[in-house]
Amino acid sequence: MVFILDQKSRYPIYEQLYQSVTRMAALGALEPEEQLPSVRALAQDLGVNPNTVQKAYQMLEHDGVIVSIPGKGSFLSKEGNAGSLWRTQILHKLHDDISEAADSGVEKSELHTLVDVCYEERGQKHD
Amino acid sequence: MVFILDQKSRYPIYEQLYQSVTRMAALGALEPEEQLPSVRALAQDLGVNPNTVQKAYQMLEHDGVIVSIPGKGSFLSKEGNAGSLWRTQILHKLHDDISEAADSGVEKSELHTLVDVCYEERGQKHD
Amino acid sequence: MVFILDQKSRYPIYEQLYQSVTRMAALGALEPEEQLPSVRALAQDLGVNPNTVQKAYQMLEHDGVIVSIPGKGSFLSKEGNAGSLWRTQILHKLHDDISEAADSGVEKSELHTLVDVCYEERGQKHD
Amino acid sequence: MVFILDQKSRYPIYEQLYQSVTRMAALGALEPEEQLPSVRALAQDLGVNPNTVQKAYQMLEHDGVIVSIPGKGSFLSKEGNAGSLWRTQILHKLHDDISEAADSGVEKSELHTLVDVCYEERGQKHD
DNA sequence: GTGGTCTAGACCACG
DNA sequence: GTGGTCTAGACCACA
Repeated sequence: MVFILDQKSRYPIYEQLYQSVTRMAALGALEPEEQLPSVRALAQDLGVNPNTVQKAYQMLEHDGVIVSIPGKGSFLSKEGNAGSLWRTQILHKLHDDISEAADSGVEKSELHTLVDVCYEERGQKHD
Repeated sequence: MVFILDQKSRYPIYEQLYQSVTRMAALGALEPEEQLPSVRALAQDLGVNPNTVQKAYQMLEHDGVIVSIPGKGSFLSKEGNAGSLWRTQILHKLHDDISEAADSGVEKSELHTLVDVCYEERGQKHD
Repeated sequence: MVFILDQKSRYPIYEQLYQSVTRMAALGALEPEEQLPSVRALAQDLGVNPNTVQKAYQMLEHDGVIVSIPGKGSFLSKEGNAGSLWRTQILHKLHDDISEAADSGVEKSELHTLVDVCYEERGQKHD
Repeated sequence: MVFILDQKSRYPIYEQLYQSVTRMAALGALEPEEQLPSVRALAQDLGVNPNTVQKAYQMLEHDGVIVSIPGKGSFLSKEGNAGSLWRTQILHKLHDDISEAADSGVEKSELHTLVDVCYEERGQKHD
């Protein structure tokens, strides 16, 4: 179970961790009901302050992505809350940005090209 | 000349102001060589500290969007730096978002559809 | 770690500090990845307001000389951005000065001689 | 009699004007005892505030480059104060910058090349 | 009047 | 503890 963090990012680590878990759950990389690493174990694994992991877990539980059971550990919630939430957020953000690009005079064809380019880049990375 | 700020936003005020000016310049709402409000005047107008406006103006000058002349005032740069800068920023943001969508399992065809939908909405607004 | 400032200089303090850090990094007096003093500590050390140090640090980060991580501190960038940046700046300044000398009627041979003289002085210092 | 000013320069206009006069006097473009334009005439000619011209003239008189006679006008001083002063300043500045370049690891040959390049550029401009 | 710099001191998010 | 943002208010050089 690997979470990728960028220490230099302008986004706080706990939020990167939150998104990382949500994303993996959305993609099915994490099974429903699967047990997550303990706060302390994950903190040590990532070389990060336990408080930071704790905060991410609290946010995840608050949003119904995971369930923490005192004395037992943290588990992904059974219902796939993460999946639909994640997709919705991404598509909503894209909608806003595309509209803004349109307002700024970007041609529709440019965006179609951009989409293709992004998917090609992604293909190459996985080679 | 109206700039809209959200004091509660997670983004700093000076950055909102920076983007606001850049955007208006890119859309042609501000004329090249046009004089911007003075630091103090705009600060009072926005209900914000002059230093905050100052920082935004200095960032804009650093990026070649405006020219500030001590004792005279601040003016939009004549060359359309704002336009290209804005385009670059928005396309960069879109690139990141699309890549994230792709990583999250969104199909390429969905994005092409989304682009078309956005441009249709835009068309209707102008009817 | 000593930075020398001239409070009476016509150049702002934050710029003196910026150049001081860049110069020391370029000369190897600061190690890559080395942690710089905290904003507050350096401000107190220099007898200067923290905001002034902050501005210098932000300029350094903007130019890729250092990396500031909220909650952790500021560190010299590992890649030797400082070195090339410093060289660029100093050669640019020399270019301007030489051009001005040329415009003012200084003979080319005089400048070649001046260069030699300077390097000889430097040689003697190290004897 | 043409003085070139850069409104956007970080250097104040009165100083640009001061240097412009000194430089032209040093090059012989202005004759000793030659009469300079009146403060008001020059101000209007340059599109600049009379106070600014006034300040430049005062500095020039203070440094013995010109002599202002109330009711008659301003004249270049007979002895070529400007010439030697100007050369000295330029060469001194160059000496410092070259030494700093040397300290920063710039090779002597690079500077000789730079000198040649600058003089070539100058040649082209006058074609 | 303008922009530019600096100080003193506050609050915040983060680790 | 750290860096980041913001305020209030001062002083300066310049036009």
